[in-house]
Amino acid sequence: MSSKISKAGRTRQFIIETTAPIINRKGYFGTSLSDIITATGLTKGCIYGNFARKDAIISAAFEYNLLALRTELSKGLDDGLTITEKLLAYPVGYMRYFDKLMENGGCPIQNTAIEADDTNPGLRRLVSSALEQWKQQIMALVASGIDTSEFRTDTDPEQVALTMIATIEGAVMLSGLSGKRSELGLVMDALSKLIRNLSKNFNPS
Amino acid sequence: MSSKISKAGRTRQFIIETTAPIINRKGYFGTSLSDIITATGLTKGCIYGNFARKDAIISAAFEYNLLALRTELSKGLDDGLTITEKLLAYPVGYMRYFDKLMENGGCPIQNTAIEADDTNPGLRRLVSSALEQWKQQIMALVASGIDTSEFRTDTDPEQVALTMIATIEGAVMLSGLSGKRSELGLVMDALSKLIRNLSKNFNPS
DNA sequence: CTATAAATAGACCGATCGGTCTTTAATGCT
DNA sequence: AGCATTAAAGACCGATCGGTCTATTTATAG
Repeated sequence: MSSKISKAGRTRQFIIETTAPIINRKGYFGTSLSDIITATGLTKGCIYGNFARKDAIISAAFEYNLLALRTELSKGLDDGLTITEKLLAYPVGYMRYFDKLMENGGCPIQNTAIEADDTNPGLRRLVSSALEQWKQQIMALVASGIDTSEFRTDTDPEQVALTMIATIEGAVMLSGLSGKRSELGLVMDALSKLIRNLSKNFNPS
Repeated sequence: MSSKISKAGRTRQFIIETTAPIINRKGYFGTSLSDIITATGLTKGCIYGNFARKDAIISAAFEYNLLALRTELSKGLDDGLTITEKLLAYPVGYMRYFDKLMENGGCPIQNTAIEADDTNPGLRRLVSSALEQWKQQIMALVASGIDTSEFRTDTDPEQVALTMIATIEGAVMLSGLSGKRSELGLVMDALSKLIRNLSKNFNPS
């Protein structure tokens, strides 16, 4: 046995990796079987030998894109000493990953959230769960920042988490549409300021 | 002549109004001709008698949804006496319009921005233009706020405009997916605070 | 090397896609 | 009322959709 992974397993992975950017770009309805066939150079029989339905390919591609995004973002998370620095890893990470993201059709979270919300319950659950986990992750960070007195006690972890995610996703959308990286930069700067203002030694109005 | 608008004009409008929520919900690829036929109760011949291509219906529906959104948001804009109050009309307006927006499949700007950016150049131009106009509108408000010394002179109009739009659109996405109106509320509160902090009598860190 | 199982190829299916065209019905003008 | 025009109906078109099934090839175990 030359490999631990079966031939089918490798083909399956090949299909996912090859089609993930296409599916992210063209969407669920926009990507046809023939798109997948053309991109992979495989045949219909082979595709359906590895995936039961088109849905399964789409879901797998989303999870692949999501994993890539998470992997990239988690890079900066551990570097920060303070909670403030850890939170800053998100805007910084999105700035760093932006070009790659655009090459592959944008942020998979928002692409999927917006297309699947009214049409594909399974995919909707996947992206809902991803966003919820992200939210909880930020909330935990903020809560610990309050505990260690790095942040003011009147800080609302949920509000901070949602505002961060909303701002990032909104900015990626704007910047993706206009093609101007600078727009993402401006908004991420504003967000970074907001994060730094969570510190105790800051007195609002 | 019983009406200034021809029969065809009224039918055309009927098609747009009837299909606009569906198109906003299911998207460009997701909405088929038969969806449109079923929703309107009309026939294919009638549809194509009033629109040259499917694209034309989609574009018209987007512009219809966009007009409705703008009309709703412009309500609060004139009420504000200060620039701060005028800017606050955006988060307030989105809160007020949120339920209606969700009934009709979400915010047409983000729905269209995300689906059309890689697939439909014509639609992409429409939504790009809409976002650019919104941005310019906010920038003009902020600039005048700086002129009248309501805002600090180091305020960046473009940064404020982009951050506001990004935050609002991101929050609508999150809230639309989770179905929790409260999430939009939390983020809009944070945004309102940010807007109020543009005033001169505020000294950061 | 051979037998068996797994993976791929591709013809084929009915349904539906967006779009056209001719016929029929409704409307508007005098 | 009657005629000209415009709008709507729906049969029809080729292409493509997602999906199935069988034949063939390829990989693997003994």
